[in-house]
Amino acid sequence: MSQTPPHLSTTPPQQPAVVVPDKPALEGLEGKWAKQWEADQTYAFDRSKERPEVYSIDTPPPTASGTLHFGSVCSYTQKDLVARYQRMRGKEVFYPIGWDDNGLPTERRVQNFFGVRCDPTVPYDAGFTPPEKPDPKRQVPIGRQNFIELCERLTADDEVAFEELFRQVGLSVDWSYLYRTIGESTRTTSQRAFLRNLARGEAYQQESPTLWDVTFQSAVAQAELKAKEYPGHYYRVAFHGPDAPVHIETTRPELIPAVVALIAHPDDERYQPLFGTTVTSPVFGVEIPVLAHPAAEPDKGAGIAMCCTFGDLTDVQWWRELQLPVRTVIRRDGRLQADTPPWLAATGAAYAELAGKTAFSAREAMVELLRAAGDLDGEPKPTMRMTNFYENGDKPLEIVSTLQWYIRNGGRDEELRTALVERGNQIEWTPAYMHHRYTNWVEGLNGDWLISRQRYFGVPFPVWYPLDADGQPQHDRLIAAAEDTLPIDPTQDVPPGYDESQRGQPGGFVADPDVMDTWATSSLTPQIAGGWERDPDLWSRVYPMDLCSQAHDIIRTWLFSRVVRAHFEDNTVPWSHAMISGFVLDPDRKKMSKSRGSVSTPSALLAQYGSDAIRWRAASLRPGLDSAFDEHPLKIGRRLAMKILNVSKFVLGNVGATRPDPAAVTEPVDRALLARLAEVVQRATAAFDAYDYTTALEVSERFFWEFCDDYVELVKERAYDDQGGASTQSAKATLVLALHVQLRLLAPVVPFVTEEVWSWWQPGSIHRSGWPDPSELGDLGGDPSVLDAVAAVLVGIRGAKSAAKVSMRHELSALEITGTAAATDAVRSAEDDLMRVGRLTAPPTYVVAQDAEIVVTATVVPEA
RNA sequence: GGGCGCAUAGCUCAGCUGGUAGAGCGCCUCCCUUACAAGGAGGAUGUCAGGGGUUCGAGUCCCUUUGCGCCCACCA
Repeated sequence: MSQTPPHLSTTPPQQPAVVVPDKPALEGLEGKWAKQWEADQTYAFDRSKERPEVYSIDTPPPTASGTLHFGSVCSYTQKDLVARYQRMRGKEVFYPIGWDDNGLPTERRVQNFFGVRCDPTVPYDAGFTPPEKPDPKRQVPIGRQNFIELCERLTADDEVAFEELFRQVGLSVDWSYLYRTIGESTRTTSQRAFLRNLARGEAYQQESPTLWDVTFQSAVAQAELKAKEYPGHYYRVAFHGPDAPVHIETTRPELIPAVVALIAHPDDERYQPLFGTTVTSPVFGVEIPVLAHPAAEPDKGAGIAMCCTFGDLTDVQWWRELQLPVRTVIRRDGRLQADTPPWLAATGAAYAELAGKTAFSAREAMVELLRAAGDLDGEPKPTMRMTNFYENGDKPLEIVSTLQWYIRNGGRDEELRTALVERGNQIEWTPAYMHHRYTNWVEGLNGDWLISRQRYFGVPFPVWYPLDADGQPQHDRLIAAAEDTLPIDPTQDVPPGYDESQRGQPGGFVADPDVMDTWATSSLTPQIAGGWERDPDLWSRVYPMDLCSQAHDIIRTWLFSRVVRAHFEDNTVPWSHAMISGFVLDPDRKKMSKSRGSVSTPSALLAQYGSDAIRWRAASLRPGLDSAFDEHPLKIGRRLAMKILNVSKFVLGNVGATRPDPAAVTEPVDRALLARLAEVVQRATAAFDAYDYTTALEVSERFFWEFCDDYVELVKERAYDDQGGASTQSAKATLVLALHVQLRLLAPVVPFVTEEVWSWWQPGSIHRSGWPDPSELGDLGGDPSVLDAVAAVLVGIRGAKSAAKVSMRHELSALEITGTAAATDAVRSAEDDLMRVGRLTAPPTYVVAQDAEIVVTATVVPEA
């Protein structure tokens, strides 16, 4: 409110000719303006601006292989509202976007789309073409490089479609900063950040029990877990003690060959006599200890548990804390080992019945073995148990001991955890309560962040391992790539001091075979988009960023992981503000799923209602709150867009050559309108500043409808009047000034229709014009309550005609207005307008009363 | 079990630091007014989930009960 906006400079710009189309329409505006904005580089980031002048936004890179549903469109639109507002406020907005194209979702889509699967042992086939008719049951094994090429090909196609959709929605991103998470610059950033973490000891490699998805044959991270109910049975099984059998209950009898101990609570008197003794396992006859540990729960199952390596995370805890041996029977593909394990060699011949079977089949076989041995006590009892799944997987996770890369995240370190909780406190959250989710998650971490995946389409770890004389990799002597050689692919590139012929040879080297999880890369989106270490000049102008905006489901993943990375790399939070959007749910309030049909296909809705209507809907959804999908509001949004078009046509068609000059506004009711509008500008600005775009829209839109329904109706005749003189000029100036301001108030929400109207009479883009300031409306001392009084009379006149069931053009022979002195004076000041709009044949009469309420009594001229 | 959110008109929701309930939709009635018929005007509609407390006064603050939803934990 301090600076004079450019359009109010002391020498007003010449009014350009006003060109109002005869039949303005919403159809085609998206294509027209998307093209024009691209041609004009309307949203291009001016990188000559310094950090304080810049507003930078970190946007979630959508998974290009995925489906963008209506909720995503709303969420992206909500960021765009803020971007457009800040841009109009005079900030230079840095608003890049990228595609998340690596990772499991892409690989899975490629597998299904082309009917292939990656087998790294298959050599590269330069002339490979995927099968004509993909058969999901018989996926063709192809080499790693062929597989990656197919990933590249499919994501490139998907990304074209995404970009088109985002342009159609009107996201004001600067497309020249587009990045891909598999792109070269991203790989460099990702590998560089990893090497920095490694050098500082924040990244480390460790062999340990890991949650493992047997379908994708990859480790998964805690943040990607989804606990689901899974049907199973309790089996009561007898272990053989020296005197009597010890019964345990298990849902996973197939793990009995992997049992390493029986464990009960130290205070459990039933089992205290057994602590320190041994029992032998049923069927296999392996001798195992009975031990005490407080994590055992006396009232769960039989109160004594069998600890296997590994059935669940409690097993891992016991294994670690009681220093038990590792007896692995489940392989990475989810099947039991083919060979009889050494600890079963003497007495475990029955293992042959289980060898090579899936966990499910092995369970059935094991139950038969137990039954035959008489060690199954009673019949299995059906149960639903909670089991961890990979969030996109459909088989329960196993736990296998593997060598993996981790980044410290406080899961094993109280001090770091506290520091990361504190980072959350440094972020301003919208809505505020989303902060709890962050804190809750960080405080509940139980391990470091597992970033390696045993997959193919991703950023490789930039490290190799020397091979010893036996050809075994020496993981403790890893060779890290030099930063200036990045990006590298260790399976293609050779470490310094070696040549390609030594790959895989004793005394030579071998590549780290894994790729980073996609979150390990997307945790660096501020660095990737902002030019960290690649473009220090850009970096200095945009980082730390202002806004992170995303849905609440990825607070624990994307949001948290970026905080971790920025904490380590830059000792800061990556952005000052986090705006968290809700979900758009199915009409029955269930989470939207692709299988539920196409009720909410964004492109169909965009085509039917227009982008502005969809954006209007998005702008009416408050941050953080979920909403059920409803098509009806889209019609309302469209109606607003139509109204803007029509009222603008009306105003500009008649008064368009009038300058938006407050000095010409002389009539009290006109001044009242501008005073009310100044209040609206103030409130909308305050709301937007607080990231409350719904309130900003609400106050602006409410005023807009009152402007259309009451004010325009009231003054249209005066504005038309060729002989009107100063009062006509006052109406014209008010109309044009109010439109000029209102279009800009609504521009962030409905950018297409406001730009269209702007183009009829103003130079340049409305989206680069200034956000309205109350000072533009002149400080004319207008009294907004005049408007209320006049509107009340207008409603009274209409009500009388409506009650009399006559047309609004029907004449009134008498009108009595009762109200306070101030109210009647206000009405008197607009008497001419009211007489014309109400078709009064005689001036109204006034009754001054104490009651604040205005009462209108109208006499309708009887029908002839 | 831990954390968080929600409960206001038939529906979707707004009600900020307490002052006696609002909007849009839907519904009913009317109007083809020269910006707008995918329009316009007018109208009806609520024990603000239950209970208790603070206060002159509570939808709003405190306690509590109930119901719904989300996040996390729960795998013997």
